[in-house]
Amino acid sequence: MIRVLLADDEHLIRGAIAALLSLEDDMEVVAQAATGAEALSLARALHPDVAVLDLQLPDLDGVTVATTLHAEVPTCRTMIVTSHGLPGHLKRALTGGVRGFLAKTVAAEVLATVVRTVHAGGRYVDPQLAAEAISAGDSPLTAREADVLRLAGDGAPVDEIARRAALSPGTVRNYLSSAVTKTGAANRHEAARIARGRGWI
Amino acid sequence: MIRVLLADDEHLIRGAIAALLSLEDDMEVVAQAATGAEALSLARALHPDVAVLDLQLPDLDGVTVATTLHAEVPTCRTMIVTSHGLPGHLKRALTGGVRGFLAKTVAAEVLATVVRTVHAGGRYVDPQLAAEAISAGDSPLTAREADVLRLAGDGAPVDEIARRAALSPGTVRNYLSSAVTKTGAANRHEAARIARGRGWI
DNA sequence: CCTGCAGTCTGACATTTGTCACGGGCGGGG
DNA sequence: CCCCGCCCGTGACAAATGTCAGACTGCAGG
Repeated sequence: MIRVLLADDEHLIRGAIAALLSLEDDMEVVAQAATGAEALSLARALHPDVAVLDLQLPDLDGVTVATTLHAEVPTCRTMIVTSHGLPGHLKRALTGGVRGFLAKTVAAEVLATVVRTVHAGGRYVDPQLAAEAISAGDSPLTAREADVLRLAGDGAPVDEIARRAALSPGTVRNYLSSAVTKTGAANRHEAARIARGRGWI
Repeated sequence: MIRVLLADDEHLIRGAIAALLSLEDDMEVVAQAATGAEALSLARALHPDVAVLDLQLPDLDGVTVATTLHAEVPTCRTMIVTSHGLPGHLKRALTGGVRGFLAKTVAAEVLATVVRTVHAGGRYVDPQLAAEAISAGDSPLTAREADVLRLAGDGAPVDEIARRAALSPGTVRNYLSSAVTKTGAANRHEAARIARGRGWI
């Protein structure tokens, strides 16, 4: 019997996936979490065999949870399920010890199969996401550029960003300009969109 | 037996919800669609009792599908399920004949209950979404302002917007300025985010 | 009729932004 | 050591953007 922990912030989805997995007779959902913190404490208490984590959770993101889990509860294999395929996260996930990574667009039957594969010590990465990750390549942004671009993401003016990053406005503009060039965008807002789409911020 | 049509672009979620509903012994999922067009043609062919539609579909959005369905297949009750509660869509949905509207954050058990309620001719709107819709109020944007703001949404420069809306750049700036004031934003990008969040564009 | 009002549109002006050139400090490899 | 890349800053210029006053339309009410 494979003991599964499920983490997803959307209650309905979580319940639906639990129902789906419960149809398989070699696995049972032993815990459900709505947040990253909750997932961690449940995993510590119950030592499930496999943790199925949504990429976006209200507090920590799925990859962070997986990395922590990998260190603290090594018997628990982790896998990530996501709506939006973000190549950057895939890479982070794999280096963090995640063994399965798939998009929510895959057929329902695949999920149970992957849970079994992961439980048996195998790995599975959605081929399409893998292809995107490879073609997208690594982030060309430096740490600072990524920081500033992240802050620019919600449309804040330069002064605001400068204050929040504790930088001079001129420096902020330089970083943004550099980020815009590297992403091939026309302005910082588009650059932020592109970088987000690639998982660079 | 309640015959249900399910539309959601994410295959895994669709399958999971189908599994969930199939656990109820008074309902069966007779069709699954990944796009709005597919949902429409399946509904025309099969005349399901209830259509459960995701708000965001690749082609048409869920509300549009529901409105069409309401006109063409009046025996089919419709309900919307959504990840992001957008007050504007709720209003559009209700005037379009949708009888159920709920967020994916609700508990799994609620879904089946609402399907039954809707099938019986009742209505159900997620209380939280309803509250948000009321507090958010109507869109203060004029038709033109909304158009322009929509075009500005993906970070296009003013000239681009002007060409696409067949307006002078000056006029575009004026509309944007007005929209920025009305949304209380600091610039058009933030205004676009706010308006999108409220379902105004 | 004409007054007021809301929506649409435009051009002129001030501010913000993107871009470029430049300089100094810090740390890791060749 | 010396070079290179990253970090942080300045100043100046050009382009994009935000803001304002105002003109024209159609429409509702006195």
